[in-house]
Amino acid sequence: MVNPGRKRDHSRDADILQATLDVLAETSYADLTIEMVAVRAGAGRGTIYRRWTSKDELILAAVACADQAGPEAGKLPDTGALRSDLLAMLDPDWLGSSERRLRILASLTAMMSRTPDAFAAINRAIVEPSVAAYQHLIQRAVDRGEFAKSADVAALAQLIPAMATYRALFLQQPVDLPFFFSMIDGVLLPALPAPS
Amino acid sequence: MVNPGRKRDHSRDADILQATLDVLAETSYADLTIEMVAVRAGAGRGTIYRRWTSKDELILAAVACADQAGPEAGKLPDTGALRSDLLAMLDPDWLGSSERRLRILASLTAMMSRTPDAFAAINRAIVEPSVAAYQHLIQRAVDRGEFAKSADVAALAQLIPAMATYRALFLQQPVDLPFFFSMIDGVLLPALPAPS
DNA sequence: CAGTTCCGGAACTCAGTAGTTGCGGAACTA
DNA sequence: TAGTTCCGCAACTACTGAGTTCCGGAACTG
Repeated sequence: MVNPGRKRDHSRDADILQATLDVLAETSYADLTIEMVAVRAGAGRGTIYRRWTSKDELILAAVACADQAGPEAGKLPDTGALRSDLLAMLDPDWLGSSERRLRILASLTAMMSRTPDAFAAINRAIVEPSVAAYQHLIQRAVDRGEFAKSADVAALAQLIPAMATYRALFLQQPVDLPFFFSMIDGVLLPALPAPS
Repeated sequence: MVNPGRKRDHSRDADILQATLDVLAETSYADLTIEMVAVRAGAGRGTIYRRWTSKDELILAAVACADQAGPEAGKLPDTGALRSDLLAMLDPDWLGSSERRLRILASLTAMMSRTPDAFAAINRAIVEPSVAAYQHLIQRAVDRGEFAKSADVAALAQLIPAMATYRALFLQQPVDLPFFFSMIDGVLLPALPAPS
C-alpha cells in the first residue's frame, strides 16, 4: 500500500503547457484566463491547479518549455563562411517558430519588466537562445580569421534579434526573408571589421 | 445665459494625463487603475470620467501627449557630420526622457500588438519620432555626400532605436553613453557605405 | 471486491476594479 | 441672489476572474 489510486496522467502536463502558450500567443498575459487554457487543453481547472499553484506559476512553467522549438546550439549550421551559416538558419520551420515566440514575447513584456522571476524565465527561454546562436556563429567566423579580432561580437550578436523584435512588435511589419537579407548584407556583414 | 456654472478647469487635464503616464511608467497597462491615477493627480474619479469615457480612452489620450519631451524634428542638431550630429543628441535630458518612454512602451506592448488604435497611437507618439530623427540625420548625411546613395537609410534609421529598446526591455541593461558609442562607432557608421 | 487518487465539469466564494451616483462646497452667469 | 456646473470624495452597483470544492466516473492498489 504505497501508491494507491489512479496515477496522474503526465501527458496532460504537456497538453496544458502547450495550450497556455497558444493562448499567450493570441492574447496577452493579463487577458489570459485559466478557463481559456482549460478549454483549449480539454481539461478541468482543478487538473491545472493540481499541478501549478497559481496563474503566474503556470505561465512561467509554460514559458520555460517554449525553447524546445528554438535553434539549439547543437544544431547550428557550419558551412565554413558566416554568410552561408546565417542563410542556413532561415528555413521555414525556424521562421515560423520565431514568429510565434515573438507574439508570446509581446504578451509577456510587461510581466518581464516588473517581476525578476519572469524576467529570468523569459530571458532564458526566448531572448537568450536567439542571441546565443548568432553569437556562436559570429565568434566562430572571427576565430577562423574571417573577420578581425577587434569585432564587438557580443553587440553584433544582438543586432538581428533586436531588429526582428522591434520590427514585429513595434512596427508590425513582416519578419521575412527580404528583411533578413537586408539585415545580413546591409548591416551585419558590413559592420564586421575586415581581417587584419 | 449661454454658459452658466463653474468652468471646467482644463489645467487638470494635463495633470491627469501626466499622472497616467507616471503610473504607466511604474506599473503595466493591466495593473493601472483609475484610482491610482486619481490619487496621483489629486483628483476624483468622477473628474476623470467626465473627460474620458473609459480607461482605454484615458490611456490613449495620455500616450498621445507623451511625445512632447521627444526629439522634435525641428530641434535636431546640424553640425555638418553625421557622427557629431548623433553625439549631439545624447544630452542627459534626452537620455532621461528616453528611458521613461521605454518603460511606458514596455507597459503598452501587449496592448499595442492587439488593438489597432493603440498601435497607431503608441507608434506615432513613442516609436516613430525616434526613428524619424535618426532617419533625418542619416538621410541628410547621405544627401551631402558623406556616404554613398546606396545606403539603406530606412533600415539603418531603425538600428539604434531597435537596439536600445531591446537592451532596455529584454536584456534589462543600461542604455547609457558607452552603449551609444558602441552602436555609433561599432555598428551604424561601419555599416554605412563609403561615398562612391 | 474496497479504498484511494485521478479525471472533466459545474457550482461556488471572494477580491478587485470599472464605472455611476450623490453629497457638500466652490466658481461661475445672469 | 438663484441656478448651474464644476470640484474632491465616498458610497454604491455590476462584473470578471482567481482559486476552491464537490460530483459522477475512471483507473489504480492490495
